[in-house]
Amino acid sequence: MTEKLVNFKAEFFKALANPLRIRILDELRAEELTVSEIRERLDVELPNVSQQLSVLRAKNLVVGRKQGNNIYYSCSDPTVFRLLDVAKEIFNNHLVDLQKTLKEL
Amino acid sequence: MTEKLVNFKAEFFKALANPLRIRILDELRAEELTVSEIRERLDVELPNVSQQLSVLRAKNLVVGRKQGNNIYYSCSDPTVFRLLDVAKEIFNNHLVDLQKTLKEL
DNA sequence: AAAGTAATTGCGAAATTATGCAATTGCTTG
DNA sequence: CAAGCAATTGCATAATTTCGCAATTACTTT
Repeated sequence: MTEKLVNFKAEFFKALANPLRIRILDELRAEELTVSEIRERLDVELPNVSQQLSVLRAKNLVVGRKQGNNIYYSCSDPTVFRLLDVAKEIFNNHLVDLQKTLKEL
Repeated sequence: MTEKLVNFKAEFFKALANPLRIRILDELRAEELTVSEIRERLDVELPNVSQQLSVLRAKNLVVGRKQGNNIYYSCSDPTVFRLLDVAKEIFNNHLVDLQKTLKEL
């Protein structure tokens, strides 16, 4: 694996390595939303949403579509959701491990 | 999605958001390796490898097996490699996008 | 043109992470 | 028990990230 590719991957995961950004992506699973709509749903400051969206935009994880006063954001590649789902699977595996450990006590 | 799950995912991606840690995981795809072996293959300082391994250990991405003077590390959950593969798929999609864009110029 | 709404940008403080080096621990031979 | 190798830990500094607030941009409506 080339150094460039490794760095690219690390940058990519960095974009996902933040609770708010994950929640934003999760809101975009079903539909496209404006920044204000995301703000309402997640109950955080607007600039915060905007800043995190710009991080996701920089990594091509979301795209914005301007319409009138609003910008509608959506996920540019649904494969991203598969990634989040696999992460959930790993989370569940760990829970299973933990349960096993607890039973052994 | 629960807050606990969101934080887990973020922490998890944070563990992957580092070039050296990605390279270490990649080395552990095929076989278990000692810290020194990893050091040799990746040509970095031993404490650096050890520290990154401890990050991966904390997130349950790798496990160590002590044998004599050595500690053999391996990936604790093969699902992790599926995650890396899905990530690669996303990169490839982006590369295709990029190629399209370049062709249009 | 002015007022109003949506979104972004700039900036500073606090928190987190990275990195290199020295010191230490743990185990195993001689 | 001393010497030697493997691995971890501690620590200091530098670099990044986060997040809230104020200011600004962009567009629309009156």
